[in-house]
Amino acid sequence: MTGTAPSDARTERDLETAARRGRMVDAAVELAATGGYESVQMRDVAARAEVALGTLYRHFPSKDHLLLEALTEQAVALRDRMAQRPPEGAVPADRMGDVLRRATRALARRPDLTAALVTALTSPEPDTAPHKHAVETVLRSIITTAIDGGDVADPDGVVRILGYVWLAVLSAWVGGTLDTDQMAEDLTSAARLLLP
Amino acid sequence: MTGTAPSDARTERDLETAARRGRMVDAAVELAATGGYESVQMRDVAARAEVALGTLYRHFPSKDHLLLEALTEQAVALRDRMAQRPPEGAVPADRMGDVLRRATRALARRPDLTAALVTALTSPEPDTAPHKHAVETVLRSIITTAIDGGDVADPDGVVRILGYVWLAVLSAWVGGTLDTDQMAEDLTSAARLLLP
DNA sequence: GCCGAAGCGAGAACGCGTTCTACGCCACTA
DNA sequence: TAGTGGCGTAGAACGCGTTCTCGCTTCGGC
Repeated sequence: MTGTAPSDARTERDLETAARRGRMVDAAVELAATGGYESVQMRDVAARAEVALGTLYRHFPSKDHLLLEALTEQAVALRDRMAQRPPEGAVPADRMGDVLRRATRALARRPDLTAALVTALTSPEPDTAPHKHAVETVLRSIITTAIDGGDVADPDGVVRILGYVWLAVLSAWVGGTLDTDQMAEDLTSAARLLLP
Repeated sequence: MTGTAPSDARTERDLETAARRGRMVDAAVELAATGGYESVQMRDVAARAEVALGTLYRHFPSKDHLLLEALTEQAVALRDRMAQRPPEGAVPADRMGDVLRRATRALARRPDLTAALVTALTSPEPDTAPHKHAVETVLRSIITTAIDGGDVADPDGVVRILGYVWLAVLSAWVGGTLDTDQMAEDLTSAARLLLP
């Protein structure tokens, strides 16, 4: 780096560790995108991010934490895209269908990556609960904006149920008991049943 | 063994291997009941069932297959209990609520066991898909008999959605993001929203 | 009686997530 | 200027799911 005043030395150092951290998440995503969950091997992630294994574990206490960080990024990106171009449709059910169609298309574009991230989401480790909650919150906010503005009775309950269905369908898809079409079908069926 | 006619020698041998198989599942259940998924260690299961590790793997290709067999047994037992004493309530929503209350109580009675079995259910191994499907089928049949007899529009779709919600709520409970009361609340909320 | 197949026991070996050890480098402070 | 604490590297070590090796026994067909 070029000479910097001592006052931002701390900042520069922080930038370096932030860059390292980003490299770790990026490496995990790249590995997940080709081969799914089991291809994300911590030694490989560390090697690809050019950090030591211990450093990887200093930043992320487990493989699932690492993948959940990636998942949170993806969910936030999805929410931003939805905010940029809001779902179309006259009634909440239609807008919800639009959201789910777009989301499903985005997820199906990199199936191995999605499978890896959803796998992490359904991992049983109790100390990932906060991360999971964060992801659910983002998904719910997407649903909420989609059905906002219609006269939905008990919107909060409906949002929770739709969130559950979304998660369950995703994990069934990852588990191989559902294909993309059935997933879309069940999701729109839920939207039609629950929304005007 | 005492002398037996040659004709049932095969039968007797089969009985022995069936007994062994039963011991393995029982051992897994006992271990799961005290400590959950991580307490079900294959070496311990084998030791407790008094079989060799290789024998355990001859009968169950993975730990998750073993636990899914146990889960299927539990689900079938639950269905039988529901058939013995059908759910009470005037309208489908009430009967569904009764079913979910009873089921939740049964599951909460041995939380570590339930957690272990649900963990296996949400495991990503693709070759457990048939077992998962079997479990889902049993759960759906329970739901179906609960809502039968009312005038439910699209009963099939409703059953699928309720099944998804059930699974998602269970796995959230296992993951620690939901306690028993919230689980019951969300389930009855879904039943009220979807059923008359 | 004899053979190959199948089931089982005992235990070593392998793979990968996770933890631990030993050491170096750098910013800070008395 | 010496020391201290945080973060990093390199790599061994540990735990548990899974696989493999090897030898033994039993059974059905020749």
